[in-house]
Amino acid sequence: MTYQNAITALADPTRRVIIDRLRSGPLPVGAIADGMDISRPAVSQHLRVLSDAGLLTVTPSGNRRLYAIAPDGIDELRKYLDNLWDDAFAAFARAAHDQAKRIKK
Amino acid sequence: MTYQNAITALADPTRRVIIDRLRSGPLPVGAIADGMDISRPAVSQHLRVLSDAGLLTVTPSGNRRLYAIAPDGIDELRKYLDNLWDDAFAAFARAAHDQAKRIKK
DNA sequence: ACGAATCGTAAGCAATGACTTACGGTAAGT
DNA sequence: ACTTACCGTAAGTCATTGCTTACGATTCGT
Repeated sequence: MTYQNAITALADPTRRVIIDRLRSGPLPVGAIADGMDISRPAVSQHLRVLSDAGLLTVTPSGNRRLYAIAPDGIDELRKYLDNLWDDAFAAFARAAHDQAKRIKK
Repeated sequence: MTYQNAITALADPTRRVIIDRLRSGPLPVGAIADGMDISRPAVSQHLRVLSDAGLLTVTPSGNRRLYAIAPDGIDELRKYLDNLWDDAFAAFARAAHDQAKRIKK
């Protein structure tokens, strides 16, 4: 149910840049927006989307707000793709097998 | 480089429905569109996007065109997420460790 | 050979979404 | 206290995109 929001959130290139900036650890909004070619409010809006999707956690620290990647949110998406890959590979193997049998005849 | 197109393609709910229909094996366009609440050309356009993203393979079979999920395309996305999850978890563990040390003091 | 079936593409339209500027609210520094 | 720094939200604009209808091309059936 929640992996759908996650994949929608990660579909945006700008949001993937934000995620990349958080790979090494939590950062406040200003540090995330710094060096990016969009305004800080725009970054805030993206952070909101990512948080709602369960991909980020927020911990207010005095004046600032620290955003960090939520491993659980990523994991939801991983499970979906793992499941999809299993089915896809099984279908692929079955199709290959059927075709081999058809050629043999 | 190609996982970006893949995640963009999978972001659309309708395209995920199409993918789901192909989980059990290849299907022609008509069979995919059948029972869906959008027109067949719309399905064709989605199939185009999914194919361009490397998530589907097409094998013309006489009159029809069979679409099937490409496990390799799914795998690209899996690798990206696996990598992301590793980094996220490492950052998470590091942050937790730092905080524990801060409390201990 | 002719009509029906299967499918892709083009053009046009409506809805979604990403961005900007402007503003308000809270915490930190002096 | 007063100013500065940090951040979220609202309103409005513009580009993107998903849909429909219309059309053309290829293949199957008779």
